[in-house]
Amino acid sequence: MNTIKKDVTIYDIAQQIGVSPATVSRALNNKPFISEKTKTKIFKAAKELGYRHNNFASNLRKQKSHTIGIIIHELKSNFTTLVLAGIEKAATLAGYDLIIAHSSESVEKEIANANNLFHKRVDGVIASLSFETETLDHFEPYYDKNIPVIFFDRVEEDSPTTKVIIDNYKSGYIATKHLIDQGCQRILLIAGSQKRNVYYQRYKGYADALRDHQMDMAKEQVFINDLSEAAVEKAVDQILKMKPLPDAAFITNDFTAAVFMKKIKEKGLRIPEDIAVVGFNNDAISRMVEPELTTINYPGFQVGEVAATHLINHLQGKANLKDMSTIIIHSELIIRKSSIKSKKNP
Amino acid sequence: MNTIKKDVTIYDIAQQIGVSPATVSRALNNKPFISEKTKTKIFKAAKELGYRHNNFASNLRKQKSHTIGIIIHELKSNFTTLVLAGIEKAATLAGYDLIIAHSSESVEKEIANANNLFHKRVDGVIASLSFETETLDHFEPYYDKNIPVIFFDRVEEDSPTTKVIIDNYKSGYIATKHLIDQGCQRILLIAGSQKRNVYYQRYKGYADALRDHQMDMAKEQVFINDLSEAAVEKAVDQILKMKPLPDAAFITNDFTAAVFMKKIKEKGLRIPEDIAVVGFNNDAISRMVEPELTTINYPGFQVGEVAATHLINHLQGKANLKDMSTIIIHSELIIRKSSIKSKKNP
DNA sequence: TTGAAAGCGCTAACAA
DNA sequence: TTGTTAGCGCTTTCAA
Repeated sequence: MNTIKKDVTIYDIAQQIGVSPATVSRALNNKPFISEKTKTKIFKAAKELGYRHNNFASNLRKQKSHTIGIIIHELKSNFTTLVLAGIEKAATLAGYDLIIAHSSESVEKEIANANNLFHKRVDGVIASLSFETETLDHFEPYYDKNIPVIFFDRVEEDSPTTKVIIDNYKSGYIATKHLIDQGCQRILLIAGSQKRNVYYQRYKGYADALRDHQMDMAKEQVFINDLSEAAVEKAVDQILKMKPLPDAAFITNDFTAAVFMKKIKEKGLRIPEDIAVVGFNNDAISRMVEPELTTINYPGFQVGEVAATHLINHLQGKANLKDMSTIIIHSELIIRKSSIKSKKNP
Repeated sequence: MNTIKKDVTIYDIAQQIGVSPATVSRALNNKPFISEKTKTKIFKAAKELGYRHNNFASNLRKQKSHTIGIIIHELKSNFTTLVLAGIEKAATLAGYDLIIAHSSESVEKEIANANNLFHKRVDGVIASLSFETETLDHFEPYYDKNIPVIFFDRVEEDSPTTKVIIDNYKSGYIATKHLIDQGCQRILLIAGSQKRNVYYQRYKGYADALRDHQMDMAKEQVFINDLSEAAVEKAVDQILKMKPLPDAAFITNDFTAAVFMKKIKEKGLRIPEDIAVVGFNNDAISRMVEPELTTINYPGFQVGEVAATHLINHLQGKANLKDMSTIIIHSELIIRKSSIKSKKNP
């Protein structure tokens, strides 16, 4: 239990069965031009001796890390977790390791993470930008060295980068239109920083839906904040003072929507009768609240899987990222009770 | 933008300023016996040339990976996320990388993960066992090579391993006692696999609290299942047929408790009047449900931080894991509205 | 305080 | 189909 054995190398295997280390390496890596017989012998010996492949030596020699770096803004969200699970599935399948770095929504940390992963020599990066990020300068070193970077969710729309996103504009539009179809007249929007494409596009979709239905978009109907619990609380205080009261709210994040619902119910308002609510993401919480929350399904797992698969295909030369600079994942409205005003029009 | 520059090595730096690579290595690693002057020159040159430390070469040479492996049963839980954040904080601080592997509650996958991380040559492991796991045989290779393993949350209690846990027995006891103090007479328990210490200890605490207060623990009051939504649904169906109906439920997981609350409210029962509910974990969802859920605060972040810190201290020779085989993190009851029956006895 | 030299384990170009 | 050999970039022992 306490004798530390020396590690077994391909030299040990080679010696054991009387071939060269090169042959062992080739066999173990399933390279062509090895006789089945030697191969079997090598695998058998490897197993017997308890051989472990040494990634460091291999990586050093091959100048590849076989590692993908992930830069995200927050670990603690349902959506992020799903994306990570999707990335992990694709990466594991292809034998890539992951290094996960998160910025807690701070640019400085995001920059530090980008540098750090660069120094760790990741083969590629999958990233979603922080609330604060304004430029992509910190990804320059990657481009200089031809290390591929794929962005997802929070991206820089106008940049010539590869991105995996949903159609946030359309999602915002259909969410709002759904509320209009329910007969709502005064529809609030609560959204995050307009610097970020996701919130800006959802806002635009909302605004255009209103305009297309000849509805006013009063300034005070739109709340832009950090979507935190405190921010919602503040917004609710303001909303309750509005006359007439709004009759619907489109809140671009399910957790925030859940907080909102809780607060306004505490104030004695009914959902959906007084205020209909639509969220965004289809997080687990959307089915836990009462009434169940109408929301936009944002398939995070698929986003992660697609991003990772494309990155890996690129790394393996099976595809080129430049051939496909924006990938749109399908999103859709899921109608639940929180937004259904009329019986006939579900 | 597309010219790939050759990587800068310590040889380049050495040549640049006319010293040997050994000196450069020593300077960059802050080893003693280097004149301040040379050191400054070396750091300056390193920066100018855009030097990146090569972990692979360094790891290969030092026979250390500077990586910690994490084996968990599920990524998609609030608690796990907190633990990971805690581990990440401690690891980042000490310059360790993480590899995260999850088993989706399957033993086979857990074994595969253990083997995989072993082959990746992690310096140490932090693990929480799957629902199904019955032996620790798959960690044998680690012990054989003196690679430290720390377990948290779901551990093998009788094994001579280092663990970071809370007092699940006490937590189960105080949760149940709280319900008894509220005047509840027929208290249900919904818990997970009794193979796992966490659920078994919570069960024991529950049972002992009942016994200490001269209360019966009828067989049908105890539901052992996988805590899934489907399992709760089934349990609720059975519960509604009970006569008399139970007046309280201790559910050893907040998400499950939230599902339970939703289902019984749909059936027209009131919380806490008809059935008082206590959950476990203090997940974010516990404050989102209505009424807010009384629960046991299980400080996941701290668990992760403590586990990682101890592991790293051990790796760095600052402490020895053998000196401290079980670390108990403080947990406590948080009383909210879901369990308060009487006005005078909050 | 610095340098020379060996070697960590693997892969790949070249030769056989 | 297999072997020989060099070298990836770093750290460390020994010597100066």
